Amino acid sequence: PFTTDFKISHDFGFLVLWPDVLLSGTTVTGAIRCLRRAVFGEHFKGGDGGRAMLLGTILHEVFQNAAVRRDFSLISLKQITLEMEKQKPGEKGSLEECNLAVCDITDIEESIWSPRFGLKGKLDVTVKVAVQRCRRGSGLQKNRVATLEAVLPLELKTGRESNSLEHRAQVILYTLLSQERRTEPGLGLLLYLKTGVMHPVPAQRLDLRELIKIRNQIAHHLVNPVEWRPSTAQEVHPSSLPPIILDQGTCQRCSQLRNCALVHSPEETNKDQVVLLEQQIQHLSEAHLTYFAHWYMLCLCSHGDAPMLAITYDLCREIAGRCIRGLKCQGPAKQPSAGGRGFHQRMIRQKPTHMFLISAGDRIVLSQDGDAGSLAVATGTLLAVTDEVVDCLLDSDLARYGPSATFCLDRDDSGNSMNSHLSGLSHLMADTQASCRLRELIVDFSPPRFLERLADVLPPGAKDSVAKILQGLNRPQRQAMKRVLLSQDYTLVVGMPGTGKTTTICSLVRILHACGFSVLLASFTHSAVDNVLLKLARFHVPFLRLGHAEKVHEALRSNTEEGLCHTRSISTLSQLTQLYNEQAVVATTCMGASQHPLFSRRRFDFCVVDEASQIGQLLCLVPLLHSERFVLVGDHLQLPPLVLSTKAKALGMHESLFKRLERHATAVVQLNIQYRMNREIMSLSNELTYQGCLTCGSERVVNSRLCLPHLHDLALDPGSWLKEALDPEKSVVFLDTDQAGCRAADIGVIAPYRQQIQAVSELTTGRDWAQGLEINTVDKYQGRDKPAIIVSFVRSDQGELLKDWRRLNVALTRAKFKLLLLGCTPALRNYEPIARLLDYADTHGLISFVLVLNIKYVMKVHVIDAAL
DNA sequence: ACTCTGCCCAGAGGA
Repeated sequence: PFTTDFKISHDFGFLVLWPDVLLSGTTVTGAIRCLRRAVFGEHFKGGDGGRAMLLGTILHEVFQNAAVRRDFSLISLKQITLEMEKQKPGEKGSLEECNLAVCDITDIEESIWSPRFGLKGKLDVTVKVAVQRCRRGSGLQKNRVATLEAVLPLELKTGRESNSLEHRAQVILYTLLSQERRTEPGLGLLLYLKTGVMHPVPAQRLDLRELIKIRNQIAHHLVNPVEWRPSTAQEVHPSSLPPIILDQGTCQRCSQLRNCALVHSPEETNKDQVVLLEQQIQHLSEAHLTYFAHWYMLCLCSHGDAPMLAITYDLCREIAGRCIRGLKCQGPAKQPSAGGRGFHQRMIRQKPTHMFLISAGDRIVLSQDGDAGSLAVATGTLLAVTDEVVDCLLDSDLARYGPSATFCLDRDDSGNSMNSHLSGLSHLMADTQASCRLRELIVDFSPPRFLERLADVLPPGAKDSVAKILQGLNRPQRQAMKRVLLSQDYTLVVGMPGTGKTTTICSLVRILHACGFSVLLASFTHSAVDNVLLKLARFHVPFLRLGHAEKVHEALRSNTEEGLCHTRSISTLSQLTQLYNEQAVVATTCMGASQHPLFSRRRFDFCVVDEASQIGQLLCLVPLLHSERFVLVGDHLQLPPLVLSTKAKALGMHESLFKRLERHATAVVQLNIQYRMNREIMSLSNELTYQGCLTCGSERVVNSRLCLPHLHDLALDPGSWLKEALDPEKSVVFLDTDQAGCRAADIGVIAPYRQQIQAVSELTTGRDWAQGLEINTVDKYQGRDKPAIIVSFVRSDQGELLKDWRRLNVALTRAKFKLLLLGCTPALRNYEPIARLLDYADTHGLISFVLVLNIKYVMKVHVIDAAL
């Protein structure tokens, strides 16, 4: 329906492939020498960084800050500016001569995203220069001088003055980025601080074209990581990578050498290279290489299916609740408390959005509103949202755009989890003792070893305190503690619903701590980490909570690195190192464990991983790499790790480490005494999932009922379904909470689909009787419970979601006293797990706790709801 | 065609 002609010629225009893939300037310049390394660099996050680099970073910061304050007492700027004025751009054959003088510094560390060129980057310094063009003519025209001003990118280098191809290419790319914000400079500056010499770098078309060609090649490899070969046994394969270069010197120093060797196939290498590459992987067996190849491909599959930069193409995202438009700054930004970085900006919402899927703590991107607006003028973290205002912590000041500028806020999904997963995989293949042992356990399935006698591990001094902690636990919980203490390798703790997983983990950490062991506590989500820590804090066990303060529970902020440094007024490196080393208990998310410098300094006796059945296999390895022994706590009968890519799922990417290691029954201990559900609700789950394993912890739990003190006042028709539903001996409905006497906060509504959550929310928000009512998806309810739960299955004849019996199991095991299931039975019978549930309900005829209503009653709920 | 949590990050310098 709509076509446009674009003309690209020898002299004009560029072809940019996959412009939504924004590649950084350094990624592109790094590919000049070796394209293969650049592709690996995007897959495996580089973890290297030595002294020289740290020094470089510090020097950059000193110079940039001095530049902003115009205070160069630390650096001899005079010398530098003098050098600047002497420079001349070396355009060959030009009759012009230029003199440059820097008049002003416009910005530092300006971050620019350019979907036009498919590039992104940070400009060290942006300078305003006066350019004098002297015509080198003859006679009268000789000294005619024209002065014009231009804003140019300036790249700082603190190392040896090389004026290398890579450095110049970086500047050239920055002239392209500059075009997103101002007129094309056509020229950039390269300043070496060691010598004070500045090189002007003209952006010539030939160079630009070559660099964009390189960018396109990297983008191609990133977008097409796997290819289909239907004729082969395994239909999907990694796409062929850029060739291995023939440079022994470069390869020897390459930070991606091990990954390059792990991925290489014999046919793509020649003899010289084989020696170097084989050295990297000679410690690995065939099985190890197969494991690597398998999981590497799974990561590539899921990465290939991941969405592109949504901000540039998703026009519906405002309606879908994924962005807020029309934001205006409310006053100037505040600098956060002492030592903090960034700008604290409150923004006013012009119009309320009914739905909004970005929450506090999320990474965000702010762009200028409107079609012509600049993308990503600031990035940061969302601190709080109300209907009227949005509070953000941003990396740059929006003041420069003026008070009337409007902005658009998006969730930043650019973060790429593949890096963390592959970092776990790559480290598993390292030639170290710790990785070697982990490979034996995880890849080769070596049976886990256990000691015989507790006396061999329990220090005599700790006996009493350990006994005291054990007193508070039930039999299977005590069994689990014993197993962990005796373990030499690992233990798997199966925590069925409501069996006190958090209490168990808390006690476990206390016991290990009492025995003098160091513990690394990890989980997938921040909230799960904090759950355990909140309990642990009550027993006065000291710990360090790694992670950004905004993501950490308020009550635990004093235990973060920032908090501890503040209270102990830590200011030197040795004090900080001491803090890292002396903390017996350290807690973090799995991803956090791949980032922090603490982990390059120390190892832990034990690693305890909560939610382990929900963590991707490779991500779970990340904290384990830093410990001698580990404990995984989870329940593989609840939801597995979320894998979005259907390809990757089909190939088994949702297998958690917990699941993989479960084959060793000796390592498994089950927590099967539960304190959440009454007998009827528990029986349901026992029948469908746990085969009678679950038992109630006490008589009180067995017979517990939902208390509805005002039920009799309702005067319901004796035969009505509502009467049935509200009968404490039978089932539950949330309707008139006020009058029936159940607090809305005690009720949870669960649905499989977000749309249904929205629909129920719209009916209940703002109503007094629904104060505190929690409505959420099955997935989000995992790990939680409520006195009463209403599950709305939603009428649906197709879809994969309800076919997962683990999801059904989670939905059915959240209620303590009351469980009401709503759905259309003929439609739901299409789902095998739910059909089993319905059979169970049928055969128990009078089972009052399961009330499966026909869809028409769901309509009735809405009517009654309105009446109330 | 549903389910969604993590990541500060692009670049610090060396041959």
